[in-house]
Amino acid sequence: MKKDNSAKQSLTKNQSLVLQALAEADQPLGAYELLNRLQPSGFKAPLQVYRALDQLVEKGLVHRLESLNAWTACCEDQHSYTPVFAICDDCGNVTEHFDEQLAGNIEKVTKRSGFTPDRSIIEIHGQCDDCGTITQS
Amino acid sequence: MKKDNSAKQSLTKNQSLVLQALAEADQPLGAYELLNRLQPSGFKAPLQVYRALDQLVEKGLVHRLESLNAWTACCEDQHSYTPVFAICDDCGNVTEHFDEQLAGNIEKVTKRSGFTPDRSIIEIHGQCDDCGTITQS
DNA sequence: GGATAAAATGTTAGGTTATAACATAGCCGC
DNA sequence: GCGGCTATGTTATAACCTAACATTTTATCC
Ligand SMILES: [Zn+2]
Ligand SMILES: [Zn+2]
Ligand SMILES: [Zn+2]
Ligand SMILES: [Zn+2]
Repeated sequence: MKKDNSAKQSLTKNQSLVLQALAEADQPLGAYELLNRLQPSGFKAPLQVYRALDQLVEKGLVHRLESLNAWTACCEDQHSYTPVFAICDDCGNVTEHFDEQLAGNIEKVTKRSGFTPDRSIIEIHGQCDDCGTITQS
Repeated sequence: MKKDNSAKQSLTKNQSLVLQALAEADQPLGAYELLNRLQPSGFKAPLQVYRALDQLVEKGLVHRLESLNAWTACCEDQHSYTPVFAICDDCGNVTEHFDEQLAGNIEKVTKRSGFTPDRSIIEIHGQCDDCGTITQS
């Protein structure tokens, strides 16, 4: 991840459009949903979306949610720890969290067996605060 | 997860065939790869595989690896903690691990924001012991 | 500025992964 | 046997992703 403070400034047109669409959405979006939303801006083929997404992930500005086949804008400009995503299965809302201890735990678990970690995926499905309160009533 | 000790005994024909194919494989398998391997046993359509997989996951005998779009047989009959998968990007080998502290930390991170966790996905990509040793030479 | 190389984009086609919809067959308690 | 349930079979289609190749834009060096 070669992210720096100027990451957002060096974006190409397509990358900017995709990032903006993700930032404006209140949920993660699939590639084809992005394509739909960006057709007014001139997007015509899935590959345009996928290429921009790949580049944005490379820059650390966007994360892919593996269990949703969807992408979301990163919550901040810089973070050194692996993000933990909390995914509400009721309303679709996703939040990004960090925990220093977690990063250490993950390394510990795998290194017991000689494994060399590269990138980690942590996605927690459940119920967000809003949705949990509603159903408890 | 309504897994019990008799889970394996109450399997239907299709479920048994899919579980056996996964147990015999040395790597996680995709649904269509499973279909290929099970065609001699009479499987003809993807849905037969997907339905058996869903049921096996429900019983806790099979795990889905979200970042691989693949499935693997569970390493043991019972485990209470969320499994951590170490995925070697070189050889494709996947191992299942457990860590009480890690599971607790993940819950803690999300509960700070009022989130109620249901199921967690932890998949770590990297290099296994064998592959790491080779490239270091 | 002009030649060159690298990166980004456009476009078509095709491959992989997963589900919808509907029909059929077996099982079990009544 | 009847009704309800689960599992299965079958066809079609949706959703997600990439290969291949042509073109344009951008960066770099002289
Ligand atoms: Zn982030
Ligand atoms: Zn919610
Ligand atoms: Zn397991
Ligand atoms: Zn390996």
